[in-house]
Amino acid sequence: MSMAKVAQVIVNHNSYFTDKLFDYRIPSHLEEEVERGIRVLVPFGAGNKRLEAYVFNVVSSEEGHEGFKEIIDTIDMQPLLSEEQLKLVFWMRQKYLCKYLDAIHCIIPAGIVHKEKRMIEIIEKDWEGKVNALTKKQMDLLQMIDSLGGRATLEEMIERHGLKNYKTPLRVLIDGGIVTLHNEFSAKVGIKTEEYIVLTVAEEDYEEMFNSLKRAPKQMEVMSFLIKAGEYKASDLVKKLNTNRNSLKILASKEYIKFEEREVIRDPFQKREFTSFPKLKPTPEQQEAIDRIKASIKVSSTDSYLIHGVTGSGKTEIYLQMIEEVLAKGKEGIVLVPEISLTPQTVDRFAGRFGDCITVFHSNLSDGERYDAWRRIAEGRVKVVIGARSAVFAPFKNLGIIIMDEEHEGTYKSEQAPKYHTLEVAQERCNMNNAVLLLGSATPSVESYHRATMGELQLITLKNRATDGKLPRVEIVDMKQELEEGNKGILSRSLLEGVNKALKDKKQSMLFLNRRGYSTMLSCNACGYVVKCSRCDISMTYHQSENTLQCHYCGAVVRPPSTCPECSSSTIKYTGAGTQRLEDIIQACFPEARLARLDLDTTARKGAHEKVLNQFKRGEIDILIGTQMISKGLDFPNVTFVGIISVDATLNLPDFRASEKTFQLITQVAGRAGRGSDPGEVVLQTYDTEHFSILAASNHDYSSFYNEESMIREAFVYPPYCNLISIHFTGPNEEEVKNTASKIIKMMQYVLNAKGYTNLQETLLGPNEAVIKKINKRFRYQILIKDHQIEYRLLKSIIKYFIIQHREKYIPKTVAVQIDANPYSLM
DNA sequence: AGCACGCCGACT
DNA sequence: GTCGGCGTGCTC
Repeated sequence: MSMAKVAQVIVNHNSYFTDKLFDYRIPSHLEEEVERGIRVLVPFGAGNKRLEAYVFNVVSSEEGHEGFKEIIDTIDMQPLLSEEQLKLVFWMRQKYLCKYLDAIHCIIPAGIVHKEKRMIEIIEKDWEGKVNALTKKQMDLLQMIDSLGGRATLEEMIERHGLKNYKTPLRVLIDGGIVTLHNEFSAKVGIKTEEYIVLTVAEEDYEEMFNSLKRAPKQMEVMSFLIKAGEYKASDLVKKLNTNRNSLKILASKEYIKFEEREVIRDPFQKREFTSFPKLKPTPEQQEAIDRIKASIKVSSTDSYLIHGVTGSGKTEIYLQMIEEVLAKGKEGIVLVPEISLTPQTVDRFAGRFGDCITVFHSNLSDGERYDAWRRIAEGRVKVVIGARSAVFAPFKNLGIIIMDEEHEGTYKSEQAPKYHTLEVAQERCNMNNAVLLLGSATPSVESYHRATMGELQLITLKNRATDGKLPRVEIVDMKQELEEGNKGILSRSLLEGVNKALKDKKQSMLFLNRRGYSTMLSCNACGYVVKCSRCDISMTYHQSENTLQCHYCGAVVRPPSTCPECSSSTIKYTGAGTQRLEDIIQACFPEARLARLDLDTTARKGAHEKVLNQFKRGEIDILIGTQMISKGLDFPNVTFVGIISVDATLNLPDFRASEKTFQLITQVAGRAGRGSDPGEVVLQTYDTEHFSILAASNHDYSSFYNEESMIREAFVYPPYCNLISIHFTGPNEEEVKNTASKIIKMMQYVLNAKGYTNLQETLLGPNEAVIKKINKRFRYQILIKDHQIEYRLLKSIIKYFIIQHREKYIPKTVAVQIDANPYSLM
């Protein structure tokens, strides 16, 4: 028996079968270097493929380590994952039933991860002399390698040169000593560096130096320049003084100067100019909020606040002053926004106030940009991060506050594994760091508001707009009645009148329609046939500009049929309007008006979105038509009229959040009106004039919405009155998908019965067809689990047992399973 | 997930 | 003997 140091690591090999800690012996020469949080290189599997691994523990082992393999080398000098981040990995894995690696990949940006390549090299130079002994397959293989310079990666040969069926011939060649196969490792994204020249000669030696350089005018020139400049970028210096690298090298050899590699920061902010955004004098309401939260920051207490402030109440100014307070304490802050590209104004304000010490972080950054931003944060070179949900993982070491703007937004829930909710991660990080959590919304989520009523969040209410403006008046137009009175169009008379009045007053209007494209669908009048996507179970949307039908789920594009494919009748018609058609209609009604449209189709190009918003801001556009995109965070004082074409589609979604989403949508869109000195006017068209969400939103009455909705959630057992877990099964074979889901639910039933739970009708629901039954040729079935009567942790551990730990026994390979703890939507 | 390994059948 | 297909089992 001998003592040994053993590292417990997570290997970078993304599968459920390898999702556990592996033990590796630490060779004695690495004992000093291997510590928690660094990455190491380990041999893995039968082929001892070299893999990157994350060290989660270092332990002393008395026995049992004889069979362990040894760590090959270390990758990092310092821990890449801090103690907090290691804890967060465990927490996420537990909370979201995901793999260690899923959590790690959230925390460490893509691009920092190394990738291994398999390199084949010809070592028998005289292979052509052995041709007779080789088969055709082996010859082909050798020729391919030879044509690539005698050295090539297997990956390249497979991908670019169509290599296949190579295993047996390759093995023969290796065994025969003609080629070798080994693994090479290369960093995907390195740090970009630039070469600098730094002065090293001491001041008292200047005279001596200049004497020695009397006969070297070029070098003399360099030195006198550097004495003034101190240091300079090598390539620029060569250009500027019209010299060459050689004279620099000579100077370096004389130790008058030295070369230094400096890291280049690729900052996407660098190219943009920000006008400074001065501190505003808070209103009494704002001041009270500021004082309350400041008190928590002062004593570093883990307090959580929910600011419920009407649209335009100046939440951003509160955020800004809180960040200022945190910075003054020497701490760091994270500002989360739902979608960075949709909230340019918020970003500008933070950048305008805090300038250099702020950086943006979101998933649209290139690998290089993200890597740089991440390092700058980790090294403490920036103090504030503003970004979309991934920014919640910003690797600050001294976190003082996390601010979440528009806390209710669905984009805060990740749609890929791990399906984390940014709010839950933020709360966890604040708890670990004694940091303040600050949520803000004009329409808090039912969950958050419920937590506030339970005292888990401290509620701050802002009732007034900061600029003295009043909330807009909302007129509900009954579209049933409009039809009865002979108006068959999609626009009511009130709405047209509103636009007209704004135009006459030289004011601006915004029209909201939650559907892009031209028509919502193409259907047959004779037989009722609706054109659906052949890959997805969803009707296709007509796009007039390209005369195509498009599937908004898989992106499929087809030509619209001229006759019905079912009954050959030619009575095919387009029903329902999208933003494209709305644009046409409005232009026809107001030929003089300047229009712009903002939706996924018009903003596909980079920068297009900002361009339209800037034009609108400058008053070059009278009427802005758009989807969701125009509902958030925009502040244009000249907008007096907002028209909401319809919210009925959202209201009628088969989802427990439909009412909540509708309330939020109306409030947010309506909130764009009347933000300046002139009062705002909103027209809301609907067929469901009596719905409580619509009534409450039109009266700007959050609490009556909340009371009603919360009662319904309690009665039907939905969050916040239970935890939900949804499990999605998808696969190309419908029967197989359905049967797998049934089998899993029966197994769960069996286990729960054995534990004494018999009444499971309210707990295990399904399997049901998903609301959209087929997407991209894959059928979708769903199981829903509520923890109403049964402990959440027990349910989770059962799910984990069947779907993760013993997956291969219960789930066929063609069926994919997705687990979502507390899903945002059930669709 | 990869990957090795082993077994089998087809072909030369 | 060589080649390719396919099922199985393992990863410290």
